[in-house]
Amino acid sequence: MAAWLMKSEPGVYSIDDLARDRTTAWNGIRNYQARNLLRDQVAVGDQVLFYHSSADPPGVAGLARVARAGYPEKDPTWYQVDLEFVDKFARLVPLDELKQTAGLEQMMVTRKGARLSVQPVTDAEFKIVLRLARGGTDRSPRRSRS
DNA sequence: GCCAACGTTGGC
DNA sequence: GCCAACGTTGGC
Repeated sequence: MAAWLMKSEPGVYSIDDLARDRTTAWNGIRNYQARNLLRDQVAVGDQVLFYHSSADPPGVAGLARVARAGYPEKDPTWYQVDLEFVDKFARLVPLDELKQTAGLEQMMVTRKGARLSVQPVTDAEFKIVLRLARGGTDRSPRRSRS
């Protein structure tokens, strides 16, 4: 099963909107490379890191799942998928932190000029992001109280 | 098919 | 709001 990172501007559609709606058609993507991924690669059940772009700070806000694979928009040049809400992270994992995390150096979103709004995410990267979402920034051992 | 002009994305 | 990094368009 594949994993993806999909971008959304929270001012337009946020993880909270997805939590409320439960499912949504993720559309409006006007880029051929992204279109091809939506049409040919993204499959039902794939996991999705829901990313807030043009936000302060930008970062991964939660988890979604692909509920329907690629199907044409009204203008059939372009494709959309349906997303189903899975989880809102207890804390947003900021882009800045992704950039500083070992193992995410190759992740597309951490690389300069990566504007693609659907990005493939490796299994290892996916797990690391989940760990960050759960564990917070402090990965040093918990100091025991005396 | 080249490439300049223009438009968009998105971090900062 | 700025602008770097792309992507697309269209004249030639």
